[in-house]
Amino acid sequence: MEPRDKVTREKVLAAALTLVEENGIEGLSMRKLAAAVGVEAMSLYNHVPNKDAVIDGVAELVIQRMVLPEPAGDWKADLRALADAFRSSAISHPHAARLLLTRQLVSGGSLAASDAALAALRRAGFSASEAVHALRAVLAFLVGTVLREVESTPAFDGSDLSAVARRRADLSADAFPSLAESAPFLASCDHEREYTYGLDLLLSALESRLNR
Amino acid sequence: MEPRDKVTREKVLAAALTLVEENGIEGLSMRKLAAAVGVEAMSLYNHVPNKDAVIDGVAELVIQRMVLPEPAGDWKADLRALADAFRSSAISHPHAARLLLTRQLVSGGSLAASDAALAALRRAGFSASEAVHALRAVLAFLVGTVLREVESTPAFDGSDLSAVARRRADLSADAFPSLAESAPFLASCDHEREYTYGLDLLLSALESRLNR
DNA sequence: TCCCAGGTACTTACGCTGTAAGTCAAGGGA
DNA sequence: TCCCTTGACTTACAGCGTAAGTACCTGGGA
Repeated sequence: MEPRDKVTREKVLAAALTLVEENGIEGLSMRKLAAAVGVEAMSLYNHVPNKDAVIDGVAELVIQRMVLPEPAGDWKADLRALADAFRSSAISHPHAARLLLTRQLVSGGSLAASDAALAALRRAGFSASEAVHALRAVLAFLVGTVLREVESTPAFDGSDLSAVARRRADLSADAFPSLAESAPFLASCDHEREYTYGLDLLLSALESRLNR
Repeated sequence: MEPRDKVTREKVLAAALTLVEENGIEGLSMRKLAAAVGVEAMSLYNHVPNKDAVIDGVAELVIQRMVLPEPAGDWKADLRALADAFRSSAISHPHAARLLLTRQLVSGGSLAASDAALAALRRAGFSASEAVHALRAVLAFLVGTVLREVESTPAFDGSDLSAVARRRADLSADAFPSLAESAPFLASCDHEREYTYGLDLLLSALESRLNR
């Protein structure tokens, strides 16, 4: 009855995910991962071809944990719900989300979400072709915003402050008047709000394109 | 007259950029970089604090090479020109662009571009506050699209083909009808066109928000 | 002229990385 | 019973970033 603690690919990936979330992507090494599953480094290679596969697996794990919302009929609300789901699952694993956003993976996990988004767009009345364009536009925005959001929480070392201070110094030398003018709004960033703003922009543009 | 070949921070960063473009980011090591400059690894530390600073420097180098377009009066055309300039300079250094897009850097190099974009938005009639939101939305989309574009050119190893084939297999099992329906349009991606489509979407939404 | 201070480059070394290669014990099918 | 697969182990190698110490060369003050 001791096969209970047998190493499996799933256990390796789960351990890798927690390791990444605790120590960042840099903190993931095959030796540390092996130690986390209670084994020597080289034993991992019985379950996983190499480190890159581990990283891909971690990224897929995050996607798979995304819970898809039930379609409600209103295509805009449905797209928004899908985007929300994507964003939430990314934000709940900020370090691993970097992987997901940075590498494009042809993972099976994201297929269901893409299908749901395309279904909503088709229901709205877009052609199969334009639905793809719309999906790609929304997805690009989504990746960009979420990336900014997860990157602006860099395990808070105090270096940010000096950087901001330096930026301010550059601004006060008003070679950049428009920048200086907007400085108070640039200084802080409410990610939730920026996300909503941009998504609204895209959805309303899609809607008016539909009525054209 | 032999100070001609003295090592400088600039030469180090320039060599790092070409190294990154030739071999990818993984191919950049302090030893190889030193060899490229004609020096031993540790000598680099006389000009650069550590490897991270080298990477930041490479990213800034790419931004600095971006040529800003002259403002022409039409705010939409101006924003489009700025976006084009950003995209072009990123695409011309695909590997280094990953760095630029992935890390958020408070570099001085991007200040001029941000200022120009904000100026165009202010000229259009946006408030200083909303101009920032608009800029962030466009920038998020820009980062997302360009990231997808530079990542889909992964020094062409043939593994892409098998991945696409696998995706097709998943599709034919029509658990995802909308996906299957759009499969022919998903199979290929004209990056230029997707970029234009999304940017048009955002700009038209901004315009109608302005007239509201 | 001499001398020396400072900066540049070099050498050595440490601990870490991913992984190729070979060994060995346990368990299940013939 | 034997054998053969499977998974874990050990050893080893080449490469990494960089801390620490050393040697040289060059320009300026005495």
